[in-house]
Amino acid sequence: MLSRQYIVAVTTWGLFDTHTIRYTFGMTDDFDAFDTLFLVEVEDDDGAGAQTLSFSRSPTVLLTFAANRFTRAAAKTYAQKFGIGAVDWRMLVMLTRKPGATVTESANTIGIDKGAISRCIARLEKRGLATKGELHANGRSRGWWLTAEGRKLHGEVLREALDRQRILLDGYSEEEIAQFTDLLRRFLVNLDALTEKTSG
Amino acid sequence: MLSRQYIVAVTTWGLFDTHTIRYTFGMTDDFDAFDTLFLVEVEDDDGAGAQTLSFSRSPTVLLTFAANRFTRAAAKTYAQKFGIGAVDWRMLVMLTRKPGATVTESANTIGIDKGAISRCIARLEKRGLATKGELHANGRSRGWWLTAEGRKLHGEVLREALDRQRILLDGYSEEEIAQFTDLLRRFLVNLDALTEKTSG
DNA sequence: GATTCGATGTTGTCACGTCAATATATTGTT
DNA sequence: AACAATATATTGACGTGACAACATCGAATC
Repeated sequence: MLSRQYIVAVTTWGLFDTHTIRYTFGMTDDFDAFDTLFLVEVEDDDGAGAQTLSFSRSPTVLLTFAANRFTRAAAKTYAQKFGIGAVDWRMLVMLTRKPGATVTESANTIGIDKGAISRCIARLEKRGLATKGELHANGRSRGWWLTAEGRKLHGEVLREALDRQRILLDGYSEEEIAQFTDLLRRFLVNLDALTEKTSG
Repeated sequence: MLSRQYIVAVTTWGLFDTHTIRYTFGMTDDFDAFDTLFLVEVEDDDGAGAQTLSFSRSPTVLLTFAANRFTRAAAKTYAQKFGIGAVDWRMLVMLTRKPGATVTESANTIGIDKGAISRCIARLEKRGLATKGELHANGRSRGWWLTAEGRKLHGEVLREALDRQRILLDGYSEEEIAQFTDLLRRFLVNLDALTEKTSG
């Protein structure tokens, strides 16, 4: 049966609290079996029952929670140790991966707004970490490259990033890491489908 | 061998582009075998080689990317359809799960700043979605409850959230979903260890 | 009983990402 | 040749979360 998969861990940060929560493996409302996997039944004060998202069993909830905490902690560390933000770091990786990338290319790849990239690259240039190339034939876009100093900083932050990732993946087998990336990649593909459906 | 796990998908949004990228399964720098799993070797313009984070193989990169896109898309939809933000929605879930929760409780559970929660709950009250209870014995904290209208909105958004999640988990078996949540939960536990180590 | 301390919530400030508007140059159209 | 359409980057306005400072109240200490 499925229920054994859903042992609830009680940790220090409260997401997995079990007070007043009973899990519903039977049907109470008109949710179907699939949706029921992610619901909890809660007992209202006046005895009325209600169903809502389970934090600990919904991948989307866990995903956003994990990513937020990870980004926040990383941003803090990078700011303290290297004086750069989370986007700056991703941009260093971007320009290492694709020297000569443009603003739009970077925005699409990193997945944040081109306005933010524009400001980010201006910061990097001001700090002497990146330099611009000649204008392209289209007269508007241009490539960007890391300077020697930019490459040096990239190397330093990379060490830190790998150290952090090593801690975060502690206890994961290589196979589990491969599963993790596979699951996340498929999630991203599905996200594409979702946004197309919504915006189209 | 591992390499078969790391087939690179080429999608529309460019994260998995393979131009100028060759994967390094051998050692070139002084990174150890574990770190090498997450690195790509890129060819610089002047022929010099450099290593950097692989977007498509690093769980942390994929995680933040997926979560950012998910949150953004969800926030947009919720704002358009229901006039609430992403945090408002989480707060609706919170107050359904734990009627009478306080600001600090909610902040810890949802994982965002108590200041943001304070403003969020003020918004909800102003819109008639939540009401406050009496002050607790400590004279500062108080519980918060959803109004009938708040519960109604919660139900509507829940349908939408489940619909979206169904699309996002399309193609996942039940076992894979359980694996996904398990991997994410362990990631969160490791995050606890990391932040304790850093801030302590 | 006065003072200190801890817990909780609120508010101000800052950083940053999103969206929309704008600027500018190229390409295509008539 | 003039004009419209397109692509790209920049800039301003806005919303929101993080962090810190502050306010407030009960409890503990002396």
